[in-house]
Amino acid sequence: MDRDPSAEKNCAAVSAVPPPPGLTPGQQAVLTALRQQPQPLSAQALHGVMAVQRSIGLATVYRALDLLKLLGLVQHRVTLSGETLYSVVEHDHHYLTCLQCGVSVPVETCPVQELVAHLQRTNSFRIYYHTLEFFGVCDRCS
Amino acid sequence: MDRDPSAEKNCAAVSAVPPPPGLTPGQQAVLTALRQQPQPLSAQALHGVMAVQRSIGLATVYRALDLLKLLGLVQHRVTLSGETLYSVVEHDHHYLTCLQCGVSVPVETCPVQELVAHLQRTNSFRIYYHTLEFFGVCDRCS
DNA sequence: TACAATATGATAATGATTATCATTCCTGAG
DNA sequence: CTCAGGAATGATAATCATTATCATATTGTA
Ligand SMILES: [Zn+2]
Ligand SMILES: [Zn+2]
Ligand SMILES: [Zn+2]
Ligand SMILES: [Zn+2]
Repeated sequence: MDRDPSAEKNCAAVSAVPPPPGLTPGQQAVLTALRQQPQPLSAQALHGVMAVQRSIGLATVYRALDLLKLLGLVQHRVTLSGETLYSVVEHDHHYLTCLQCGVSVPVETCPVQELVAHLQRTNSFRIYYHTLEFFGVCDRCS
Repeated sequence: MDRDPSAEKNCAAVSAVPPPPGLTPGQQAVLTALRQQPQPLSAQALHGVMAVQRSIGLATVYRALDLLKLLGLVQHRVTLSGETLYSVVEHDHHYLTCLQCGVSVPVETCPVQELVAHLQRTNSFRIYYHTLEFFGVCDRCS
């Protein structure tokens, strides 16, 4: 996919929320499929659910997810078992995870929005998303 | 065969801030080595720095780090490249990471302490540590 | 001392992710 | 319209941090 060099920075990459830029059909399909998932899921799991309706290579799914991250459309988090889970950036949920049994429970609140705005200014970073995870030992495991 | 009394079981004497339980010499060595590191580092890197003074197996380092996490003495975070970095829980630093070049800059503030206290009560979880990471694209990469 | 339980270390196995590379698709010039 | 260059794709091999194995060493206890 080659884009007009002069217009390179005008696409949706600038803001995290707006409509998708010039994505290929495969990349578009990955984004669409991810939007339909209620929970974050791994690249392989996503590849699994996509394969039902549309043939797509696993490597392409990985590559599309990487690109979508760079565009600020997709976020990731890593489980205790080392799997990377993906979700759309609109999904701002955080988790409390047991180090022993691995169970994860969602956390409702997110106290970092202000901090994001502050960092945005002081660091000349374009911030797309954040992860906030709590680790400990659950009731049953302690 | 009597052993040196000063080399008693449980090296509990070395402790300072948190009351360490009965750790084996190997586990204690891992904790001590980790405390001397100014930055979070991988299990393999820690194994490397430890090997200089004390022979220890890589598997033992991994196992000790896992145990120390369960004891609430050590925390972890995962880099973009998939490496797991370890540090003592007292090290409550967070990072802003570029999705393109991978550069990480530290963030000073941490706005989650109150939330931790609240979650502690409402979830019957014993919370040991948390990770807070921001992802985006740095100045030079955008 | 003898026994059971746990820790250790060397190494093989695992598995998610990446790299490779040949093929296909797209686009813009001529 | 046709062609060439560049990007995207897919199948597969390679990578590499982490785990599992398993034999040995250590520890605690009676
Ligand atoms: Zn648990
Ligand atoms: Zn949040
Ligand atoms: Zn960068
Ligand atoms: Zn913090």
